Amino acid sequence: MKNSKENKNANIYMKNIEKLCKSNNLKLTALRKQVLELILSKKSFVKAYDLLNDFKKIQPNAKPPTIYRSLDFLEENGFIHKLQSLNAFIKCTHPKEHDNCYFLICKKCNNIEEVCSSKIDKVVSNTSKEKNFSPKNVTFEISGICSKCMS
Amino acid sequence: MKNSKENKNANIYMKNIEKLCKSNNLKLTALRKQVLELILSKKSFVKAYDLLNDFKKIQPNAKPPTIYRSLDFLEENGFIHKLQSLNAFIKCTHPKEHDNCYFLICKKCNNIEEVCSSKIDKVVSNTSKEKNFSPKNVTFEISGICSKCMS
DNA sequence: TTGAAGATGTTATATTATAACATAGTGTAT
DNA sequence: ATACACTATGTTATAATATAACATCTTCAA
Repeated sequence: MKNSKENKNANIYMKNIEKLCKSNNLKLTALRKQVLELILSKKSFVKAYDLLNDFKKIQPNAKPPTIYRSLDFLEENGFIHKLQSLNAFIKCTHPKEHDNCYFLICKKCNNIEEVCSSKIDKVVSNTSKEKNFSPKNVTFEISGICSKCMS
Repeated sequence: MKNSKENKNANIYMKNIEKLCKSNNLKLTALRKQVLELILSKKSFVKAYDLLNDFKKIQPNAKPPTIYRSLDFLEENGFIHKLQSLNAFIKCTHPKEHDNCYFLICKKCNNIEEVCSSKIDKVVSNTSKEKNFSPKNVTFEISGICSKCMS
């Protein structure tokens, strides 16, 4: 049996997503919602094919595009992030609140901490201005060892 | 015929790498050197399998591990970078000078600008301290449109 | 000189992701 | 209500990226 507190949090999270989809005129279809639910049920990041295997328990004839299309939708709309250095996906902790986040990735326990700071935004925007570069997407991932695993 | 200035630059670059390998007791084998030369001959980033195809012109029975092992060596030792958001590789502009760089990736012309700034290093080390996180590798890639492609 | 470690060769396969086309659902103008 | 455009999903196939595992060859130090 699942931890009920986590379930509750996932429910609150999903309600928020539903609201955001309504107000942004986005179609959170049954499929997309199921995929997001699976992602939310994970403590940490998830790989696309693990997700596919999970999803096959609900829908045995699911295929890679089933998953990748949902991942695309969820990522485009800021509900999940792709961790480029891991080829993995993880929910966004604060969908639609702002753009750039970065991630502290623990190599030992695989815990991911999503960090948001105006300092990164400043580094990005300052450098971009200096270089006359027009930034669209930022990938910022720091891997190492987290405090728990250090002690 | 290749641009002779580029050839000259590649030669200077390679001399430097050879020196660095000697002083760091690293084995720059013929294979690794050939792979690095191929990477240096590119204006921008290169994909592993394109590299493999290039390399097959020299050594027709080359296989993926041939390339990936050399890439591993070159990356571990800071001679090249992996661009995680592109699954591609590019030479380091200043091998062994310092650790963290970031990349401005133009989506239009594929030009990559490697940027180094103490500000990033500070953001990384400050956040890490705050979170008691011990950072090992930093991936920082900004994709967008470069100044040339904007104008 | 031998034997341990590292580098490369080789075969096979794992992992990640997308192209291309078919079908089904949805919304909208008439 | 209907038809048509658009979006989403189903399905087959394959592309693209990367590594495991084991064999062989080099190198270099004891």
